[in-house]
Amino acid sequence: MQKIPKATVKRLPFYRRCFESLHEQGIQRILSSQLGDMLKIDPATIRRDFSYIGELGRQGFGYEVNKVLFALNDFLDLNNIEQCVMIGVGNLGKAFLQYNVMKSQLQNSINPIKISHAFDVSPDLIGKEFSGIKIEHIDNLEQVIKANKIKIAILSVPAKNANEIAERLEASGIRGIFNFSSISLNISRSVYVYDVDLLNELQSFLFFVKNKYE
Amino acid sequence: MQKIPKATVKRLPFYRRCFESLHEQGIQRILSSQLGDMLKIDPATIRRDFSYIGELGRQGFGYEVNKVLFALNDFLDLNNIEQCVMIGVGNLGKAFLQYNVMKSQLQNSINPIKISHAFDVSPDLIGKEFSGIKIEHIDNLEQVIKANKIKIAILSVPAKNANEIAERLEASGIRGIFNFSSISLNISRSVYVYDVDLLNELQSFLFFVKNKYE
DNA sequence: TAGATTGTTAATCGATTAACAATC
DNA sequence: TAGATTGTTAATCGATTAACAATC
Repeated sequence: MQKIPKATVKRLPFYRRCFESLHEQGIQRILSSQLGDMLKIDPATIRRDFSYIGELGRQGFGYEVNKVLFALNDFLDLNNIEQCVMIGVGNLGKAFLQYNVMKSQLQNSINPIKISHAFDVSPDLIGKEFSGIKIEHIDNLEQVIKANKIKIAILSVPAKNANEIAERLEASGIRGIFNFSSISLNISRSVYVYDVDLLNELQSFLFFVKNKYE
Repeated sequence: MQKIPKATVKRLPFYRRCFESLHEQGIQRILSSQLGDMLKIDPATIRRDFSYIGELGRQGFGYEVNKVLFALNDFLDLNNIEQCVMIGVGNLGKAFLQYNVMKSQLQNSINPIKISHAFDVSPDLIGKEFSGIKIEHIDNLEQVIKANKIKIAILSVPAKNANEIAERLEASGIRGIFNFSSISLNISRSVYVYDVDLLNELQSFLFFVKNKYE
């Protein structure tokens, strides 16, 4: 199997949600040109992206919504919900904890994870519950991760604490970190780190607006 | 002046923060090779990126931290703080409202915006204050934007409401929308829309981890 | 000057898109 | 079959990186 380009992988969840919406609207068939209009992506790019997953369409006909939706869910492995831990329960952390209960509330959205444990250091938070998760003291981190064999962590702690926590996560067996902490983590390459920095994105966005990009 | 590549613009805020941190640590001089190690970016890419801004370095010497920091702040126009409105004050919205007070609390971070007004429809929120901003009813949206000539909006409302609000924002004179609403907005190309979809990013991230990318 | 590192040219790599043969 | 749209080849575009001349 050939390797799927990163750029394609980043678009797949977007396609998936679009197809879920089409399905809910009762639409059974769609053309790449129609998808292109809806999503503002070139139809050729869409067809190429789909082709990495399989021959999902039919020449002269287009794509059957159900078939593509099923294929995307399967390919992204969204039926196997991944257990994960959250470290740092600020507003961003709370926003993510909400995603835990989202699937039942908002039909038009799949949640690929289940946050099973959340940690913080603030006495105001420890013991409290958000979205059904009781917040624990960070001292329990290693024990919980190992006991539950958890592989994924969402890190939203202040930059100055991030590296220390990241090392503890790695030592506990975590394989992937979704990193909101706005610092480049200094851990081994065997842990996959995905950086999301909203303040940086905001700055780039403002530059694009002020300089009239695109 | 040649146009700066998008990929470069997205890295500039990251460089900027790095230089701010170096400055605070009292480091006065840095090499592209050192930056490359710290940021996990190829030194040639860093030098190329800097070259779009100007001749910031000196051959045989490296980069003077203060000079580069100043140039980045200037280039990104971070000294002119942009007024903006926030629509939808869920946890994600609250996280952003916090950024309003962040610069004074966390030295190691510049906030390029000042959220001057926040809107919601929930009676539980209207009239309440978060991070110094009183939440208003969304009926006031047009009037506030026009009266203050605001050009930037952060949109974090449910997908089903997003397009209606986006149209109202456009009609009120907004030029850029930072869109958290997980739907592709259907407004004219004259408004710059920057999409951030954390659930989509989480799905891509999980795919990368599960399939051992990079 | 000699040594070192930038800034940039040229080469490579990856992503997008045009165009069309394959085929439903 | 005729008409239409996919899947894919080839061309283009944009981003990254290797290599080195310029120069501090």
